[in-house]
Amino acid sequence: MSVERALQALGDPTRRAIFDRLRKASASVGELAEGMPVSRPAVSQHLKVLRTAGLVRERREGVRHVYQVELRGLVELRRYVDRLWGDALSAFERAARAQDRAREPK
Amino acid sequence: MSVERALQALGDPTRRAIFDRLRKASASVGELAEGMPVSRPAVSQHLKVLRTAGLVRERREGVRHVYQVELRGLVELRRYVDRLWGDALSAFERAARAQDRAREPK
DNA sequence: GATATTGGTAAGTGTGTGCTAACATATGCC
DNA sequence: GGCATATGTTAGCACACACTTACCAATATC
Repeated sequence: MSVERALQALGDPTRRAIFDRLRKASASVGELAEGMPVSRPAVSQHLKVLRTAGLVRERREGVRHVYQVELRGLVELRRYVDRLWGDALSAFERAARAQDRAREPK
Repeated sequence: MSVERALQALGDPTRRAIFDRLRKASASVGELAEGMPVSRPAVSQHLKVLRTAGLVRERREGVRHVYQVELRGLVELRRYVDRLWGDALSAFERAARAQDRAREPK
């Protein structure tokens, strides 16, 4: 259910840029905003989306809001993609075997 | 670059439903459309998005267009998420070690 | 307490997008 | 050829959403 949020969150290019920047090092909103092509409020809104997706955490240092990557959302995302991957692989194996059987009927 | 498409494609609930249905078994457009809350053209449009994201393939059986899961998009998606995961883990290890050093200064 | 710094929030706007209905296209069968 | 079946495509519409500007809230510093 939260995978939905994570996928949608990372689907936006700006949000992915913010997230990728946070993967390198945690940063405040202002630090994130400079170097970005969008305004500070826009960054703030994106951070909110990333936060509700469980991809990012906030801690306060005085008046600054420092954001960092959060594992929780990543866990679900990884679990979902791994399941997709495993299922797809086994499905293809089944298909390959079926085709082999078709080629050598007996 | 195509990861962007895959993430955005799977971010939509309807498209995820279609994709999850295709993971169980390949199906034609009409088969996918019944049981879905949206019209057949809508399904067709979603399939186009999934196709350009490399998540789905089409083969024709007479007049029917049968869709099935495609590995290509899944490979990129998995690679991206794995990288996120690995980087996040090592970052947290570094942070933990740094905190340990801070606790025992010498 | 006044002022400055840092961020979140609200209102408004333009573009993207998911949907439907109507039409166009392609294959199969008579 | 003509009709039926199955699907893609187009036009139009409503809504979501990313963005900016203006404003509000909280903490730090004097």
